Amino acid sequence: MPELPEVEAVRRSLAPFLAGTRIADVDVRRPDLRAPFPRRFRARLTDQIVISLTRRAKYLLAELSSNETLIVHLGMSGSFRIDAPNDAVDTAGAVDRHDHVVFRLSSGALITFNDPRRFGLMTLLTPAQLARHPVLSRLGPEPLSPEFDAAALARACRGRKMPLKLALLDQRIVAGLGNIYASEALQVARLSPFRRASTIATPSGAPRDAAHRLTEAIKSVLTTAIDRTSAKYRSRSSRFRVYDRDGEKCLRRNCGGVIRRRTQGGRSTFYCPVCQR
DNA sequence: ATTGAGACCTGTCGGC
DNA sequence: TGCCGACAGGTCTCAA
Repeated sequence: MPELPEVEAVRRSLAPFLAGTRIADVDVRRPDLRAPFPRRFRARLTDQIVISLTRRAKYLLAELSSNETLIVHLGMSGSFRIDAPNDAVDTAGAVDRHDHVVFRLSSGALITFNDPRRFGLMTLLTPAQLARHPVLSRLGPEPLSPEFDAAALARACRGRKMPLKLALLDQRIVAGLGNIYASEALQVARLSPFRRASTIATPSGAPRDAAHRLTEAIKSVLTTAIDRTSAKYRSRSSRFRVYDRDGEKCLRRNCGGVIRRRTQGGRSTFYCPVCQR
């Protein structure tokens, strides 16, 4: 499920339990998620100290004392559950059908990875593998970093014929947006999801006004979502301006449009046909 | 090189 | 109640 804000919320909830803590043991309850676990997965994790837990795009990165990095992607349905050391013994570590990996920490805490759809990913990379990783090394800028600005976005969209919304979902252009916040950012920026990505840049790749609006919209939508998102990112209720609001009135003042839903790249796009051009 | 379609896997929801 | 199709917040691969 998670996009950048939800992954960031997961990171913040896990970091206090993981940072500086030793992994006493790992229970790997199946051979794979989206991809097989790496060889000697359990052995390479056991007795490692977690130096830090960071996030890049929608990936969590746990730096280990061995110098390897544990990479975790939550896919569509991945989540972590924390059983603190003082939790009741009879509930701590209770196993659900979709509990795939259980980390037992030296503190006594249990961190359980649950993922019904198994689109998630867990792997271990050496520093060299991390630097040359075909996906991670090609990720676009973090949308909340200073490097992500209108110039960078326009440059990345220059000459792109794909619809703007699909460009926002391309993690090489900007890293961490998913289907919800791509739609949301386009609404805030008053831009149509269907216009070609190239139209936010001049032919030479300089930012047009649309690129400025879109960059600011992406930053504000994500920042707001992070502030609001807790470890439970389940509720899809009325926090959105267009997402899942098919048929409802556009929230923009004096717009009067009705939110519509259309399929792009096999996924639902929500937008206001009146104010998004 | 870029773009779109289909695949991966399970759960849930609405309609009949 | 049961069955069936549509859909779900993400990537990856393949082929045009």
